[in-house]
Amino acid sequence: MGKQKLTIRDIAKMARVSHMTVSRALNDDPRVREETRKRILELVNKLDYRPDARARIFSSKKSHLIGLVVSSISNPFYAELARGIEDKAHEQEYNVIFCSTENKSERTETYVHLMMDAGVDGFIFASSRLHEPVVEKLIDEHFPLVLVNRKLRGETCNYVVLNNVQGAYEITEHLINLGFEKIAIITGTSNLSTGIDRLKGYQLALRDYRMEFNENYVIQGPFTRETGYEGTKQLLTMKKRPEAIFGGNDYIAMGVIDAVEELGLHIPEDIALVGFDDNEFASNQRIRLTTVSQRKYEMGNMSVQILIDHIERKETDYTHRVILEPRLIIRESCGEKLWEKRKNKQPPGSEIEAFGSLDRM
Amino acid sequence: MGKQKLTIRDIAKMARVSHMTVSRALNDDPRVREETRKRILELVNKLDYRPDARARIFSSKKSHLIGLVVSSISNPFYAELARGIEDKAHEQEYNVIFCSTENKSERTETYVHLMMDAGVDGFIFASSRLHEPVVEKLIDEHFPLVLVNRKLRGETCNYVVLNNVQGAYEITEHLINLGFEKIAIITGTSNLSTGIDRLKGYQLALRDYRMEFNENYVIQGPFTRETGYEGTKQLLTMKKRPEAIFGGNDYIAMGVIDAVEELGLHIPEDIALVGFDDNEFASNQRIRLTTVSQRKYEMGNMSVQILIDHIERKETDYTHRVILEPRLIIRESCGEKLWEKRKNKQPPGSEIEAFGSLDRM
DNA sequence: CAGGGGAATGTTACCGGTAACATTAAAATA
DNA sequence: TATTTTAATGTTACCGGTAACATTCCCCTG
Repeated sequence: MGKQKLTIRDIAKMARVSHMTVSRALNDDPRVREETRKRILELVNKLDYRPDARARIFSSKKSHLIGLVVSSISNPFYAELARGIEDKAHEQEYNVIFCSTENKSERTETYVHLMMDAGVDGFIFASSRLHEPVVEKLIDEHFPLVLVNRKLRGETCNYVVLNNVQGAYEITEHLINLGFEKIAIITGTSNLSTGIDRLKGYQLALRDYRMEFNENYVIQGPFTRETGYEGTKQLLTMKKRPEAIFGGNDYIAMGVIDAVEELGLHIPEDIALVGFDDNEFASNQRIRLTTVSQRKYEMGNMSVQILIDHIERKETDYTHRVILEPRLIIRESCGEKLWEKRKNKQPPGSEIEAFGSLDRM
Repeated sequence: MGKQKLTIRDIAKMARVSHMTVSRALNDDPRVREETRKRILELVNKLDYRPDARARIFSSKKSHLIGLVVSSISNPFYAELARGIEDKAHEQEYNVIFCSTENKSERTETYVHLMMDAGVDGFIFASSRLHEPVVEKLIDEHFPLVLVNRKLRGETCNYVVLNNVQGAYEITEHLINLGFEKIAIITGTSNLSTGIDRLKGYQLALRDYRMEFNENYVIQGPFTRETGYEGTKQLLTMKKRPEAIFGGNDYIAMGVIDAVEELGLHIPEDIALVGFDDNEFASNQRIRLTTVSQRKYEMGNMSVQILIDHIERKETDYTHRVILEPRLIIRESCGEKLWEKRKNKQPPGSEIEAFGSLDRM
């Protein structure tokens, strides 16, 4: 059939102008006369001409493509982040290529190359490994990129992270303000900065409020439901049983619920509970969990914005650092309704050392 | 700096050959002498030359880019599907561009255009609307594409779907084989083909096993935890209380658990439960749910394979239809351990009308 | 009315690869 | 040895846009 794809020169011929005039008309160049433009656009519409994207990319040296590298797209954290990235990107006529590395370094390398081949204008990395040669190489070449929720050791780079110390501090403070004195924490392993930072925030809050820090009230393990379950069983068999539990993330908090219910106790009447992350199920459970929002969607938004700025301004340095402040999501798992305004302590002064161990992320 | 990006002609000059020889060497053309190739590749390595992706895409007319359109990336179903798609695509050196439409038609249109501009070689649509003008237009133009888990009314097109009727049939059969006679179903609204099909499978199984169909045992509502919760409360207050509940998806099954526990009953001792989907949390709960796998990851795999075939063979017709058979995931929520081999009925004949209402997907 | 200036449009080159055809040199054959 | 064949490499054009510079034409001004 006559499916011989139309080019800008075909249109030009039919409109009896040069191909440049057509190009200009299509790009809203103010130099073309209104009448000419109209004539051209009519033809373009009638023939349903669409400029060849590949040619355009090639000559303009811009793909409007962003590469997103996450460690696992099935992890709801990254899914939500991806949504934030994608929405913001599309808003500005950028497209997102993505891949998930499943935390394998060689996959990261393959994918980065694939994406370079696809011609991405920049990268967003939200995978979690510390030392990543490919990424470091990109940084050396000043290729536009942004790190989300992580930081490479020693490298200066654009990044967007959540202040985990602050978040843990505030949620602990929330418990303190409700009048709880025996507060336990069950949190993630000590080789993840998130775990470390949340524990740190918890400790700082206790310190600032001059509360006793009881080592037996700290339980660590992987960030899983199991950990919450086992940890809670352990805590609840202590003679000096805690009144409140801070689950290092919402999965752990789920495990806490399991154990508490199994022991025939109730949340929040018998024991208060907070989580961290604000996962979808945190609001969706019978027990509506008080937790800290990781603001994943916004992190996505911001990282894209930074990246696009970087790309379009052709900046050569990485100067954008965003530390998002956490946001408490107060629901009912601490008996907020029961205890409201029971006490409302003020911290006796002291500044928190927020965002302390960032460079271990 | 001398950061003047290297071209193939620069390499050529330094290797004292023509740029075509370099191009050939890089593309494993057997015509270049081994010695020459080595000399060129050494230079390429030393100078870290990478061919300009955009130029290559432009001249070869292939982007190796696949556009994936889902309705919501935060939905774990699509996340898992995306993973399947992505893995398979990368395996064959293809990249995936994605976007989620949040079920808005105008977004679909925008995104499809954006992706066309990015130069995708083909599309995978996993969004759920029935009538989508942009998609229909692509089909008219015989543009390579595959539909996943849906089918456009009246259009012939490549697709990959799960046999929901069969899945529901089998899981109902599972309950029947365990000896349950009063089996209720709580499932999704009747305007979703998945809901319809699962109900149909349930009915067919009852019919084939000559079991009574009790209308009061059918509860419909949105595919949410709420529906499961409310439905169960309703069911369990009936005088002729069901012994088993079939939750139309795992979210509904979660709600069933909530209600059952609230009433002080236990699963599976007092009531058996099955779900559908095999969501992550289905295995992760205290109550390990017996359910039906939607084989999301495999659906992703297959759809990519079909698409790439379509692209590379330059087929002009849509002839690939894949109907995946469901897979039962037997855990313990029906007391499988307790009841094993209690009875093991055989259906008294009759063929199931599998995959009945596909064209309403 | 010559010449300057700006608006509208045209010409040409170029981006960095690949494809098609051309050329050279060495090996095989007559 | 002349001639054909073939392997290895080279030349040129082209893909379909955009950028830079050139040209026309008309109007305005001194």
